[in-house]
Amino acid sequence: MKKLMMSDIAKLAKVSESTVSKVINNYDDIPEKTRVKIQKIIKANNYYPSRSAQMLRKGSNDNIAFMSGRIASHFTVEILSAIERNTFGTGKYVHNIIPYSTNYNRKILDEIFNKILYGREVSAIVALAMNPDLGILLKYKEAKIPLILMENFMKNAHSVNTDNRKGGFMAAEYLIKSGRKKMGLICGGLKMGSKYGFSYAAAERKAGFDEALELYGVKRDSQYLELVSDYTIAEGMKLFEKFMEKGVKFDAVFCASGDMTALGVMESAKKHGMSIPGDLAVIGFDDAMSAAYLNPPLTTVRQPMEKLGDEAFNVAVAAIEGKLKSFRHILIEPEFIVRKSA
Amino acid sequence: MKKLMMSDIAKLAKVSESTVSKVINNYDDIPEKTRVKIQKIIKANNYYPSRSAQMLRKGSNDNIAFMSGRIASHFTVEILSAIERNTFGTGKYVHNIIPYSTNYNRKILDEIFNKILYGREVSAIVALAMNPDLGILLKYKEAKIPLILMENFMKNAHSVNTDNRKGGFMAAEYLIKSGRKKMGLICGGLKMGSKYGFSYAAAERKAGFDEALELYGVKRDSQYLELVSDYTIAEGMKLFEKFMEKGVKFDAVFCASGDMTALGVMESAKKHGMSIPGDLAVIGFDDAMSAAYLNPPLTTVRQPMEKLGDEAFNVAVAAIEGKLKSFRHILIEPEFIVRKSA
DNA sequence: CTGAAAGCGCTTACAG
DNA sequence: CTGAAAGCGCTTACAG
Repeated sequence: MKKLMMSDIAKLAKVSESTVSKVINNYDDIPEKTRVKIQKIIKANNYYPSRSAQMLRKGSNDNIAFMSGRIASHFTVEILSAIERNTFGTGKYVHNIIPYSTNYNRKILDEIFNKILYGREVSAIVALAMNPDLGILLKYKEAKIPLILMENFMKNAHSVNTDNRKGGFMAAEYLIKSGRKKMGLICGGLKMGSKYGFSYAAAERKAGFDEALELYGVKRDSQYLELVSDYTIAEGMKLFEKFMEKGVKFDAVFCASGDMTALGVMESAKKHGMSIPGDLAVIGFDDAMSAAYLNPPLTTVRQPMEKLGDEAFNVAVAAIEGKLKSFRHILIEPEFIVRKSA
Repeated sequence: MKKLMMSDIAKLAKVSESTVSKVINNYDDIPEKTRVKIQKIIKANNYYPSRSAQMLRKGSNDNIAFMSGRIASHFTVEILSAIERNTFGTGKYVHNIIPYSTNYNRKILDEIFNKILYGREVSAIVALAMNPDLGILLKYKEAKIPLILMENFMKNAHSVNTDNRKGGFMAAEYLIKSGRKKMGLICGGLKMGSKYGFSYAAAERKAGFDEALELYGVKRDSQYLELVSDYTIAEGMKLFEKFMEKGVKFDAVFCASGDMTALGVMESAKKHGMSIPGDLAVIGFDDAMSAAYLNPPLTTVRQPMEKLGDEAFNVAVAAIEGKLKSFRHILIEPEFIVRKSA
């Protein structure tokens, strides 16, 4: 089976390659009759133009890079599939989504950013919870490759986020209003270059949380904060143990680091004979698929994943099409979901 | 910022483009000194060869297509990340993984298979729970584009599967040995073209399940089977309601359709005042991340996702490299995980 | 409305 | 060991 080429189609249709190309690219100076004839021949022979030839010649492409630390995270998947949903929505799935994962490795992150920037294989890049340095941002700006940050905010790039600060505020306010007095907070890294790295989302959630405590005059224990190095169940268990070791007696823990860590905290607390929410209220973040079915069902701050994905896609496409004059920063309202754990 | 080209590197290094190209492609007739010099210049100038030009000229590429009904499924993600893990493992992340999703639409499936086959943008394709017809398989064989089926088996393609039959057998055997008498079975579609479609995995799991019942002389109720049209919690709830409406009193249900449906069954049963596993034993399939933390923790047949992903990747790479004389069919042992729900 | 020609940025025989 | 030349399969001014 030899691959069919445009020249074959041209021969079959008794026209030039130029004309075939114009049909494929929807030029409007081809008469209906010719167009239909050529389209039929293309269809009948299963001809698909070589994308590499097109890309090379046009100097452009329809690829969107999706970059994250690990493809398998709950969040990643939701976003990926939202982008995908929109790709179907546009009628044709013209946009190839190429997932890149950094394996949480700074060197790989830099390498990928460079590869995409200088390799020019992609016309936009959506980066989840990535902290590129300002130099990279400026280079992307100069190269006119739109960069859409998620779970991060920088002035010189687009961004799409849940209103994390508000989410943190909601959690604290709810705990305060339900009479909790002594609260623990578990969240992602707060400082660039530290062992835990820096998560914009974590910083915002903590800020909102602290803000509420201050507003309502609730004192923070000096030991109230633990940082995760990982967003897993095991990490939640480990950090709760740490609280126990330190001897602090909390009556509530807000896991700004997500539902998985909240689940870990609950499991660990139960092992210590604590009842939830009786002895300890636990609030998560995200509203992961299983959150409603845990024991007890998890009270959490819901991130509207579909909306986040939709917006990321929309911003990417608008930016590719040159419709964005300045950087867009989109903030999506979180939703507080009360279940049984708090 | 103009994109750097090979000719620029050649000029800087005072050699020809041929030589630069040979360095990039690891030809062994370039003396160490020249090679190092050129590599330095490439690095220093952030030069990345145009992949579209390479692909066009070489007539080959490093892309692996990953096709599934929906990117966001638990299974999909595990496989994707396993492939990704392996990509990192190979030292260089040379393989681009391009996810395609069919949206569970037959027309899109055919379109994507054709696009990949005739468009030649991909050097192997991993297809999850897809039922291409024989014609497509033969065309892929002829075109020498390796096709690796997962959750499916066909003689004329490679395949990587959990031993689903054994999984079904294990579940039934466990239920029988723990004294259950009347068992329900929930699984995916068993017939091509039917409302529920055909799932090879479902058929195998059912076969193994039935086999065990027969072996131990346990009678099947005429109403024991329900098919899912969806692998969700809601679907599990719906089907359990159906069992209730039909008035069949089971003391066990095996959800061959996965842990999510099992969760739905448990929730629904609890609403009817049944205790689990007292009144009803429930067994799932997959061992999803949250399975261990449900209420009660779910007894399930674990699919070793990492192994499945690893094998899929290995087969794809071996096939691309022409190392496979015949079609490989890999079967991975499932693992029966006893928790509290059965 | 249609076609001939140039060229996108590489790789690969081939000659030396 | 190195370079000149051809060509991968398209698209796009341009001429007619």
